[in-house]
Amino acid sequence: MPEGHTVHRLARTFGEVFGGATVEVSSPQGRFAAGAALLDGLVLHSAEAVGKQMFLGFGPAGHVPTAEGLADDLRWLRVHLGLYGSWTFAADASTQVAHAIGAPRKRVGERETVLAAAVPELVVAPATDPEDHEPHQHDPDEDSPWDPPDPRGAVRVRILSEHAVADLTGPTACEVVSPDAALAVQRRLGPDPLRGDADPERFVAAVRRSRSAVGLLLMNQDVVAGVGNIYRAEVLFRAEQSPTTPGRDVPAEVLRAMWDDLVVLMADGAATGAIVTTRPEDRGDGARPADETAPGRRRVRQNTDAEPGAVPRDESFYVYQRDGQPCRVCRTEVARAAMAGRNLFWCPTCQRDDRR
DNA sequence: TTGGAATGGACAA
DNA sequence: TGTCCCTTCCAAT
Repeated sequence: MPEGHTVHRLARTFGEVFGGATVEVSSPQGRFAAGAALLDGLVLHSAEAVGKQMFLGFGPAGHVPTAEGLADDLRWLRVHLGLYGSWTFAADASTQVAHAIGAPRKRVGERETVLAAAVPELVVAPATDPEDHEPHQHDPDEDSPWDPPDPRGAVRVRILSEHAVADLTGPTACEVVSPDAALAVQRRLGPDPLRGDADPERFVAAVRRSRSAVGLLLMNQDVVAGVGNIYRAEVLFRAEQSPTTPGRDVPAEVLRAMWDDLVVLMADGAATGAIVTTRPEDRGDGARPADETAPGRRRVRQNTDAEPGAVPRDESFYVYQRDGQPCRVCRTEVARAAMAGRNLFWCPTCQRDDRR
């Protein structure tokens, strides 16, 4: 899934590519026809990410929103990608935009590729699926309007400007909401590590007053917004915390450190488009020497070259989907178990529950 | 061709 | 806790 970092990246992309532009909004699939009609012909004034939800603010041309954030004089499109939602972009030669952002697809390792119609050699991954990209031939000398590609699959919403198009498939939520409703959603959510206005103490307090397992609380969007199954597993490993420890038994200073870690990890994910939580010295096949396994390892920026795919996926995580493989730090087999219907991964040694 | 699984969540009991 | 929904992709038939 698109965890919070993906949604922030999307909001940024929408602001850059469609901000200030008059757009045609339609629903090729038909299920969102009524909502699309409410937005068609308006200007995209704002794109906000709150946890895993994205809000696109529309209004008339020339309008200046009264406030930062979810301004009360815009009409908002609320989108939650859920487990498989995805946005696919295409643009003319004047606009550079990531090809697709959203649910990961196994075979297409690099979902985010530059799709510039005038530079077809930049279009990546034809080897796996030549039908997937089909760049439109476009002669830069010719002054004809750009011709957007046909929608692929069940496209719930299409947003089309003069220079770019964005297609939404498979969202869990997609609706036009009032400013009040948008703000109500934001108020219900816990603090979002990727938002500058977030209050970490709300997170600490919410965990500390609960008897639920900390591994459950991290997935609860009312406790912390934007964390999903990967960040949950990885941040617990990096904090050397057992997922089953009741929230009230996790020391506040440990929770503050976990928050700070989430801020670093998720900002890195938002910048590069890929989740990488392994420290460079823990990558590769081998374990590192035993004397380096002490707690208190320094925190470093993860994706040092800031390039999506710079770290191969099989070296990106400590425990997520590594069950049965040796822990990168202590060589214990990584464990897996279902927790509230989702797979949980952890190292039984590094994340031992010391209370018993 | 079919059927799990996938980085999610709403709702019922 | 379980069930359902949204869509895509790939491994297993």
